[in-house]
Amino acid sequence: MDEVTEDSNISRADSGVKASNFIEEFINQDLAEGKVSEIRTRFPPEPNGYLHIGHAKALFIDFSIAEKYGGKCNLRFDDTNPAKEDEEYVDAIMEDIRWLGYRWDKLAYGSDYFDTCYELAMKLIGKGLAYVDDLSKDEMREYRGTLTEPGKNSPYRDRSMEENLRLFREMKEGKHPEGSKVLRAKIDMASPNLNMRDPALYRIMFISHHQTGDKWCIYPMYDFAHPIQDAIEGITHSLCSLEYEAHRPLYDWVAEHCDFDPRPRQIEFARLNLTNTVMSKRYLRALVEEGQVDGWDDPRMPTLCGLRRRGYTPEAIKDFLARAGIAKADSVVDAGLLEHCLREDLNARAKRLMGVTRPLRLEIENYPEGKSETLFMENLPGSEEKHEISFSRDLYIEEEDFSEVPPSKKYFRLYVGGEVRLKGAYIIKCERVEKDEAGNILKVVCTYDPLSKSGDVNAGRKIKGTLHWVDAKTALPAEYRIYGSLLTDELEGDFKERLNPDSKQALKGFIEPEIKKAKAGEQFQLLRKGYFCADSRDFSPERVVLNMSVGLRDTYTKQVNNI
RNA sequence: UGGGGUGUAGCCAAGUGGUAAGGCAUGGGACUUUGACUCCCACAUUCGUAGGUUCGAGCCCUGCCACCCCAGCCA
Repeated sequence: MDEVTEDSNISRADSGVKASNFIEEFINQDLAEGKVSEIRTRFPPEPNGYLHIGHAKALFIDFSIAEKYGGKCNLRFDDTNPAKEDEEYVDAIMEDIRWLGYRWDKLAYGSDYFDTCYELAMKLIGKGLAYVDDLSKDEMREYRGTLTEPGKNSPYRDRSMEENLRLFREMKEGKHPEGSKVLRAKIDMASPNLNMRDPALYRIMFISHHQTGDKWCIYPMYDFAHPIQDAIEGITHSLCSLEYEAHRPLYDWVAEHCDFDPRPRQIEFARLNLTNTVMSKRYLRALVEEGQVDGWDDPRMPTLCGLRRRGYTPEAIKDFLARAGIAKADSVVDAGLLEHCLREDLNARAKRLMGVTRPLRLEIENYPEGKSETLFMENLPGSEEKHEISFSRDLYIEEEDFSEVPPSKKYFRLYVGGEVRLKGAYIIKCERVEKDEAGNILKVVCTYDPLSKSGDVNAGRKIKGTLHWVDAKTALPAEYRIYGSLLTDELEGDFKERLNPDSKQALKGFIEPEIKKAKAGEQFQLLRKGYFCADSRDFSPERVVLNMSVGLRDTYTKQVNNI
């Protein structure tokens, strides 16, 4: 027993990698036992939809493990079912992978290996390990048995090798109609693992394939094609989600009987689930097809392109994945963790700009009319880099930052008779409000303290509240229109209401008037208190990028429930 | 109720026989030119459960319970 322990210690030293999850432990083991030397993984999406954050987990695992071991990761489009797949998704998938920052080694399509699959199927037939079955779909189901009862052999199970060879060739040649025949592995109809009860290997489909056109009318099943593809590419570790666990015996069976050596090892991990988030491709597709959302990249979608539009950064997503961990227990990760990761990333590098969503007019009556001065604001807290903002007698502040009478003792915002600091500018005191006949507040009239200018030595007076604001002269009046990555094009109505109520700390940052200048002619007006970030990397006058760490999840969930 | 899996805090998750890491969330405090950020502090006498082995068990053994996956010519 001691020897075993010693061996495993040595193995750890050999791999030079400290395992941080069970997958890496398996890999270390394989390395130590000399089963593999160079690690190669693969990310095998089916091109039938856009990648979502759940796929990002697989991507993260496949790529980061390969990288950790100095190996490579391939990208392979798993396109064995032309009925469900489309070229449309191929480019989108590659774009999303690149956006996350991953670079695959070899790019391939499962269909690249159709010839080999066919040959191997013939080989299996030759070994007496596969046969052509004429049973219908329904009959096959009946013959399969149930969870508790064994299945029974198909009457076609014992056809001669010659007949099977001829029939399978005929299938390929299109001599048999769809559904009339199928190639099956001859394993064990009494196996307690239903996947081993003579699983289908090939089916007839007169559908042209987005890669191979009309070359084929028979297509291999996933269970047959996948191990073959992995083996051909020299994949050492085929990482996939838990639902394939029961398929592993079949995966191994195929690899073994097709005489591959070495053979890839399949390791399963739990897929990602997020609270309040629909991760099923089926539902996501429904949302798109039924027009519940604008498209796969609608900011409310958990797709990578949706998250991207919503302002998520690749770094935040990868950090999130790393923190959520890799294990085998079914779990639902709190979406708050994802948001936290975004906030943390953005907080460190997103340029701070100011803007106002619901403008309330504010006049500084002791500030000279017509005067305007240029102030400077840090791009990041404590940053040397600053940008200019204009200040004058007429400003806008956030409607909700003002209350005639303080609603509570702990109210730090502006009220009649109260003082507050305008971020990056002066301390002001509210003298009175002006209202219309109906009693609506039209304007808040204040005085400012010229000695309190931000940054001045004598500005040391402390004031509890600080408000963001925009210069009425340079700000554009407007509707809710936000440009950029978060709510990209345009957000109708009052977007605030659509935010998750739990997201009170979710958004941060500022939008400032100069952006509006850049968009002169457009109606534009923004921002709720400290809640948005403009990501400096993507910042340009033409493209304001607003990052919000929480999307429109509430709305989103309701829509899904309606399906 | 056949097979395959999984159960550690509100949510994830380390832990590999030596006396329960870490993160998110939450509560409290400090700081603050945005009630943010940041920083401190608190947060499992107990690991689904009942027994057993052991000087010692979250880790080993046995039984039980719960949840997930498999009966596509989907992946």
